[in-house]
Amino acid sequence: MRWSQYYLPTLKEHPAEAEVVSHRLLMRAGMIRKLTSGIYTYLPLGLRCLDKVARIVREEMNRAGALEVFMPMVQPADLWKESGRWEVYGKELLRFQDRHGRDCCLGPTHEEVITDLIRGEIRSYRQLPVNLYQIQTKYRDEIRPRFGLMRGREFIMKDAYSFDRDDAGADKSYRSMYEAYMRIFTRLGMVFRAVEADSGPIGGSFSHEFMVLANTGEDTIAVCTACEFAANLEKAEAVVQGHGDEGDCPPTEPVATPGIHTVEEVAAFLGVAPKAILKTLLYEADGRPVAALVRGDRELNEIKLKNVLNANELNLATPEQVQAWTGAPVGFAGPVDLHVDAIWADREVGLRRDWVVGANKADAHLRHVDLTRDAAIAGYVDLRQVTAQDPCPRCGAALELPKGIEVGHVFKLGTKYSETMGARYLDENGKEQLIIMGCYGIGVSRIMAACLEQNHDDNGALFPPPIAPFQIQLILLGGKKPELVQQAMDLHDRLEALGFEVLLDDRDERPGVKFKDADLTGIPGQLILGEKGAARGVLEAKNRKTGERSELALDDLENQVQTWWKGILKDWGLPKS
RNA sequence: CGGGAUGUGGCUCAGCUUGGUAGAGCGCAGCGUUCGGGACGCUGAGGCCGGAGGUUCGAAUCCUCUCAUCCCGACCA
Repeated sequence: MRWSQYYLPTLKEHPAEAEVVSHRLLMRAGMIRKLTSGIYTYLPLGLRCLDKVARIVREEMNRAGALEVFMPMVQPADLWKESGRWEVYGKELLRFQDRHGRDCCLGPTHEEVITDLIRGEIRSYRQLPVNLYQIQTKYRDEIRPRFGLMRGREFIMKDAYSFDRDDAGADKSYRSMYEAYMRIFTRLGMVFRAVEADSGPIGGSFSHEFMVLANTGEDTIAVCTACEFAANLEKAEAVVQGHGDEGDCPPTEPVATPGIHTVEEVAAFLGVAPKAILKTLLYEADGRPVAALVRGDRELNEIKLKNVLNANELNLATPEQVQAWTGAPVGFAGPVDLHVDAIWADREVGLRRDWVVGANKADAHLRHVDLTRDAAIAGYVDLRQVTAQDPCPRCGAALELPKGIEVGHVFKLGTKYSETMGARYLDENGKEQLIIMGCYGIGVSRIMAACLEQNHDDNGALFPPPIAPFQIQLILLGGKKPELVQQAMDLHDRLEALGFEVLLDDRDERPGVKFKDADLTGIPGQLILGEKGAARGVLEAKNRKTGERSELALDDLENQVQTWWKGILKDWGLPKS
């Protein structure tokens, strides 16, 4: 491809709207343009990259035995009412009516549609298992779209759905998808981790997320430095360390703590350690007041609390609610004589006998509170956030807490949808059974963003070769000389004959402009044809990732380019392909 | 939905406090010089200053409303 014939508008300056590096680079490198908040057009260069990601995903899905379909984006409300999600899904589901006044929505995901499809066709165990997938534009009316392609409203996603006759089959499907995902992200050339995840409101028994490691990631994950353990922070279990206190707690004693409400203030005021203070957090869970207790130096993990309560909705109590439930302003809540539906405590809280707690009275706390004696605790469960100081729950070694970007998610759904929507089959005995489902998503467009968050430098993008829009950028300098232009065209053709995708920068621009643009677009291999080099019979080669420069002899180009390219793949930690 | 900010040529922004003929740099078009890391000179095109209402002799500038975008938070298969 010749740049002069291509549509590749690069930007010299940072677009004001782009905050994160991937968004900036996608804009500057002429890959995407915004239409409106969270909705983007893919320009030719961006589309090439997107297509490459999609192709790898497609190849591995096919290899795993999944079959591609293409489902509608507009979906009838009836299906969603049937699954029960019309009420549950919330504002993220963009609803509208057609001209007949029928309720519709734009598909944020396709469980309903696929289940509807399957239940119409699958009658017998002989037809199972089935695994269907699609690569589609999804729409989610995000509260706050941000970071360009990272969290858009319209985005491109691969979603696969598996249908099995029993749990063993479903587990096998799950494993097969898990392995396909491992191959996909490896092939994409990204540094990633598969982590255990919370299965969330979509339900189901277990799930893994695939996280691309990047400092700018929105999620934190817990990774063991020794064993294979890796989990989303919202799922990672906090190990209880140490032994329970011996002996009795002295009688409870009120203390005045005027204007002192944070744990740090109370600790300093009373001269005790934060870990001796009990943090009492009030929540509204599906409309009922509940309290959660964690040690003063710990953070509560709301997902864990939500799961313990089996709640659909969990919100931190407002100051008004706190006042109403405790009779005190925020900062003085405690478990003694607290009138809420239930008080749950973190397991670690069970170790201590003698606590400082809020008195449920303004400007007052209680000393020497023994929860077994002075409060009614519903249970001691894992509620707190894991920290980098915690040991691995699997092997006890040290944990790391890197940031990640979720690019894939595999779920075992079980019978959630087959039950509500009646997807059944007849087994060998002619008995009706529910189909066991799994669902497996990959954020195709998000991968582009995640890739750049992980791979860039001050000069621009660094695309891993497998998803780079072109593999080689051939930079022609001194492009006014007809014979040099001709030579560049010949080179372009020779390289393409070797199977490389080549972008020839034949624009009438100064060298500096071309170098800058080449670095910006991040095409992994740069070849420079200049007058001086041409006279000596050499091409200058630059590895975009390492910056390493070398020279290739024009009369032995075919061999030397291959060797050079293998070196680039090696620098990316990729097998030669 | 709460908090904060911003809307001025294609892009990045100044001008607004203290109302008085719409600016710069980049980009774009033409000419010339230049040509290995975002060149230079000259000439030129391009703007209902987000929109509506108001105050005023006069509004990009002041007031009210509205829309849009961005950031923080809640939310997120």
